[in-house]
Amino acid sequence: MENGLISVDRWTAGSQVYFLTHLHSDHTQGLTSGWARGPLFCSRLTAKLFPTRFPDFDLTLLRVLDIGVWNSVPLVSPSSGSRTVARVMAIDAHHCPGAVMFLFRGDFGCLLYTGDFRWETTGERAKMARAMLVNALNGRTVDNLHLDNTYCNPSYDFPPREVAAQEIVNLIASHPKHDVVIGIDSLGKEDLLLHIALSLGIKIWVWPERLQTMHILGFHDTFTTKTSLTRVRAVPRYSFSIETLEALNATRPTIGIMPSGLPWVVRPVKGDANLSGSHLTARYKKRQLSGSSTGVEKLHQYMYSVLYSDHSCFSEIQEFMELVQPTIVKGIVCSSACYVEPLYFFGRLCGVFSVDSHVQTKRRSERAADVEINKSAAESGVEAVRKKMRSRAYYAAGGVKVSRTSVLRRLSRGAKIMDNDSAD
DNA sequence: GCGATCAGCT
DNA sequence: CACAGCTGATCGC
Repeated sequence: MENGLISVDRWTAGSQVYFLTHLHSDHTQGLTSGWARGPLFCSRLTAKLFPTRFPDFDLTLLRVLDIGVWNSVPLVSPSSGSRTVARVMAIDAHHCPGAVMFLFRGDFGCLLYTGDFRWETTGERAKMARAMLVNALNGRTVDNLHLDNTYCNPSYDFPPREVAAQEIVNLIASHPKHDVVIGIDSLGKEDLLLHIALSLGIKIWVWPERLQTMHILGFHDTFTTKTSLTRVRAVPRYSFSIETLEALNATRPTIGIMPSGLPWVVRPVKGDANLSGSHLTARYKKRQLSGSSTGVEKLHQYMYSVLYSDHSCFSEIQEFMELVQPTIVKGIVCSSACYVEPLYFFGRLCGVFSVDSHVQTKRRSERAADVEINKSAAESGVEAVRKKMRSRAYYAAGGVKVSRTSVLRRLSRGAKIMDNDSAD
């Protein structure tokens, strides 16, 4: 199969143009400061943040795409030499600063690559992104969808980030004498920290590199690297464990907060005979939907987990699927905890079932794609899917290639298996 | 010695 | 089992 002319979040040779959805490292694997394979399209904010990740990168290779505007990308077919033009629009993915999805139109039809995204139904930004996508689609549907399927399972249900953020504010306010540490990554969760700072009228400590990032993002007063100025500190998540929290409590009363779409549990450290040590492990746990239930869970004497996610929950993915009505869909996350081929749940919304995927066989580094824009290849891809769809075994499996054990595992976790499992 | 890749861990 | 990301070992240059 001919290499795609366009790569999204993929940095191997063979494409004429490259697109980056956002700067999280699992989307930049293979991208280095010395990279020079061709023009790299990204959002304005991602371009601004670029030097923080790739200090010596040749910035003249960057092509900024403004949000919500169609751009033309001229391409030359490597086989025939004929010229063609693809059009592309960047749309706010509401995932982390600079994150966008890319909507492509061309000979190959209409292709949407979501990157990582959060499709909330409330809030101004979410409504704007929705309106922008609806406007760009202009009544048409998406032929080919590459979907952030991180939480593509009905088991995953969490509130909008505004709600989760307020719960975190309440939690901090109910511990007025405590220091607070919050685990974050190198990009993302800024809105949460701003909400905390604004609501409580305080500054928030961050580590020096993170302060630089905050300044690039335009937050000049809220964050500080002076510990004496605040009791709330945002720390790198990897440096943050029950043990560090216990050590901190030897000096000052301190609580820890883990914002995440995955609930956490506390586990003893392997090989620790004394069982004194412990660490955090993400694990799916069925939550009670009682009225008193919130996204806040006390994991430990000092540690709280809060369901705050920069990825869409299941119902949001469902909303999104109903809007774009893709003909073909492929998950970009191939090894999440509960990987399910997206059409396992959404098959009835789509014209064709999913192209074959690598269920639970690929690592997360595979979250990227050559976008196949060769027309005949795209058509033969559709034909291949249709052919596969005609096979009895495929229908019998409900359109999903998963092992029996994996189905049982999902059942044992309480996931709802929809009743079109064997029918239709 | 340096970058790329991977194992291991959180 | 891990949202995303760190550290350290190893390998080829």
